[in-house]
Parts: sequence; C-alpha cells; structure tokens
Amino acid sequence: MAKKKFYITTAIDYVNAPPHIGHAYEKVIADAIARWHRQKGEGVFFLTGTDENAQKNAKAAKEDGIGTQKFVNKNSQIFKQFCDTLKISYDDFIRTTEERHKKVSQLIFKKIYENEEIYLGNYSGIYCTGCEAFITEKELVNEKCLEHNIKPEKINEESFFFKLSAYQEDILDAVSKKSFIVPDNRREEIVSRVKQEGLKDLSVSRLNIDWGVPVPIDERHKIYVWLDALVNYISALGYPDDKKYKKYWPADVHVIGKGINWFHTVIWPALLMSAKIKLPKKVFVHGYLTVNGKKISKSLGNVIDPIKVSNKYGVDTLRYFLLREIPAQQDGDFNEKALVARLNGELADDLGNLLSRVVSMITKYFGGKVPNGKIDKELEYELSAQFEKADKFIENLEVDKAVESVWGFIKTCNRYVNDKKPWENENREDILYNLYEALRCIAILVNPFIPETSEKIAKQLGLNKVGDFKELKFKKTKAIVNKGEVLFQKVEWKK
RNA sequence: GUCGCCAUCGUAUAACGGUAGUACGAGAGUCUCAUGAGCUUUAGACCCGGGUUCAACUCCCGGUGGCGACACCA
Repeated sequence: MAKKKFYITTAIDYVNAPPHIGHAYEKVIADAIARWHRQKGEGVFFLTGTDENAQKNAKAAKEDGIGTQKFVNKNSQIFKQFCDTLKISYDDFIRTTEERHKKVSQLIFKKIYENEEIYLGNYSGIYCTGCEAFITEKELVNEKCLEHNIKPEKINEESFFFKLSAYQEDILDAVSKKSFIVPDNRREEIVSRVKQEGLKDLSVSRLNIDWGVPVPIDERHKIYVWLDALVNYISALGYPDDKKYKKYWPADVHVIGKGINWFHTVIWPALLMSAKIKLPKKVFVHGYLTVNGKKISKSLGNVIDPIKVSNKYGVDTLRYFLLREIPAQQDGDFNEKALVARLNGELADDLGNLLSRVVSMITKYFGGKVPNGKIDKELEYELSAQFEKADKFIENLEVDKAVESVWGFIKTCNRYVNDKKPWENENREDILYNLYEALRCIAILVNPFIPETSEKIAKQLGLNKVGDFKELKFKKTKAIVNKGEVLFQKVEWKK
C-alpha cells in the first residue's frame, strides 16, 4: 500500500533583514506539523527557503557595498543556519536565485502568456525615487513621500498584466470552501474582500530594473517578485516533470503569516488556474507575534533574536513556548516572563519531574531494571484518548491545543503516582511498569514538539531510539533505566 | 481614507440562544518517589448604550478601545 503523502511549506523569507522571533514561530509551527505527520508514518516533504529576487536586496546590497548575489548568498546562509539551530526538519531549502527556480518561474510566466492571460499594458502610478518604488496615494503626506519627504513623480510605463479579473468567480468559489483557508476569520476576510473590491488585473513585471528574473518573452522586464516567489512551491519539486512534483503536488498545507494571505489565497490560486495546475489543499494563516504586547519593529528596538533566546534557555524551551503559548488562530505575545513560566511549570515540573521521579523509583526499587507488570487499561486508555485528541488538533492545525492534550496525559501520570503510591510497596511492579510505558509513549508524543528532549527521555529510559506513533501502546519493554541530568533546569525570573 | 477582525477572572484563553469553564498567578490543605516538585481545594470575569427573544457572553444596531488588509511585511 502506498504511503500517504504530506507536503507542507513555509513562506520563503526576505533576506534583507536577519530572522526575528516571528520567523522562528512560523518555522517551528510548520516543523511540528511536519514531524507529527512523519511520526504517523506518512511520506512527508517539508519545504522552506529564501526569497531573493526583490529589488530591496539590490538596494541593501548597495548599502553594504557588495554585489547583490554575494549579499543574498550570505544572508540566505544565515536563514539556513537559523533553521538548523531551531532543529527545523526541512527536506529542501529553496532559494529563488537558484537556476532550478528561475527556470520554472519563467516557464510559468510563459505558460500564462501563451494562454493569453498575460498582456502588455501601461502601468500608471506615482513613483518615489527615494523608495525606488511605486507608492500609493495613501502613503503620501502633503503630496510628499512620508519617508523621503520628496514629491514623487507620476510615471506611466509599460508593464505586463495578468488577467486576474477573469478569475473573480473561480476564486470566490475556491476561497469560499471551508477547508481552503484556515482559520475561519481569515477566510471571511478574503471572501468579503473578493466580493467587495473584486479582482483587478495585476501588474506582473517591472521595466528597467537590474535585479530579478527576466521576463522570458521580453528581457527588458523583470518578473514581479510575488509571482516569482509564489512559484517556489512548485519549482522546489521540479515542476513540471520531476517525480517529486508528481508525488507531492498539490501541497497539503501552505503555512503563512496573515500579512501575505491575499497573495496565497487569491493571486497564487489564480496563477495556478491559469497555468492549469492544481490548487493547494489548504492555506494556514497564523497570527503575528508581538513582543511584550508591542508590535515588532526596528524603530522600537524590540526585535528579538531567536538564536539568543535559544542559547539562553535551550532550543526546546523556545520551541515549546512558541507552540504552546501562541494560539493558532490569533496573534500571540512573546515575553520572557511567560516563557520562564512555561519552562518552570510545564517543562521542568510536569514533564522533567515526572521522568525524574519514575526513573528514580525504578532505580531504587528494582536496580534500574524495568519491572514486569500488568497493563493498567485505564491508564492506557487515557493515553490513546489524549493522543487522538492531539491528532485531531494537529489535523485542524491547532498546535497549541495538541500540545495541551499531550500535557494532559503527563498530568494524568503525575496524578497516577500520587494515587497509586508506589513507595508503599503494594503492586509496586505493576505501578512502575505502567509508568515506564507511559513515559516511553510520552517521549514519542512530545517528539514533534521538543525533539531534543524526546531523545533525552528515551536515553534515560534505556532505549536507543524514540519510536513512532505505531508504538503508542503499552507492551513489554526490556530495558535498564539510567538516571541522567535533569531535563530542564529551572530559571529564576527576575525583571 | 476605504474595508475587515477582535473585546470574558490580575494574566492567557473556552462556552448549540438556556448553571460562565480551563491554565498560570494568589490563598488554604496534604503526600514524601521526585527538580522546594506532585496531588487536593478556595476566591476571582462577560468594554459601554440600545434592540430582537420567554431567555443574550452568544444575534442585530450604535459607541469606545485594540489590531490588521488595502502592489512586494512571518
């Protein structure tokens, strides 16, 4: 029987600024979902990468005094290392300056052109020479560009347009489907905007700029970066002929931030329709992070470096915090106090201490050898109940609730120790046998969220690997436990 | 400016139109295997003003406050 496939992507990042905590959130959430599906035994393909063809990069590179390609090479590397530090289990890391991508980007442009849904027209707008970009009337203060305080010029130049307007009905149908955009409020935003504003043709090229992918039918133009960027989801799979493309497309989930919802749920589907390609099954729109209740911004100086947080508290603590604390369907707040509270209360006290007390007792009463006992059906039932709940939550992309369910079982185990009192020597074998099995399963359950810790638990349980979800039932395990270091060192919070 | 989303104990969050729940924090109690951990338990909330209804946290209208989208921002 063929394995079920699961293709998940994150947005690709702009490389003109270093990764911040918001990037970490998106990567970690997608990673947890990807790992969960791997644990289910599915054929998972997890894609992330960097978006490098924006004019911004050329500008930033100039300021840096290095060539644009060198600049993006350096910064893309930073993002890749960032993923590695956070233990992001990507299967591929696409860069839009790679030949394999540019080729497909041009191919899609050409295909849509040949369908006569890209045409040459005139773009008129106001152009700020300071921004080196078109700006909107709304960005003006006293007819001047807010940022550069100069009067922008009116420009009328030729541009290729995509007939987005032709897709009004088809897009409305697509976005109205309940499963396509998650969560509901994000879907409703798009549906009402499509209804109210309607779809207008979209300029998909820029004339006379020096950075970007050339328009295949007219090299004076460069492909609009959004069209180029969106294509990464299929170029990475080797569209149109590669067997990876045939196996994994359409994507099961695109994980994106709310700021780019419109591009992913309106423009991208329309482009795909025009190119006669299947639509992704689902777009998951997560919220944004604030820091101490404030919007992340350079001017406020509250940009948090996730690498520093990871170094200070451990990568799993950061991962756990992002996955558990931030509600899937809305914005969340990052603050160190809350992170420390999760670390001390849930990682150290609930999980760390459970492992510690059980391993200690097995060592103390049985010399470390896992006793042979009778399965406690009730405890085993509780395990499968919480697992099923968690699985449904992951299916609905409510990772925070999935983590909560797993912790529900951890709490049950702590209660189990108290109620059964293994130190009183009545059915001690049975009690500790069941607790051992429970912990073995906990290591499996927490693996998608905190992979490093999961392995540490398995090691203390005398196992050489963490199993997958098939092993989520109580069985006979021959092992010698060995008490290791504390899983999580508690941290005292001082302001 | 146009459009949209949101508003619940101190904090973070739930609730088919029918008893406002959960977690952290705070208070009290208790066990002793364990990382001063665990377990039990108490107190504590529906932004304001109208309307619909036998009944409104829930639906409608208005206000206030927060947030966002509106051609390149996870």
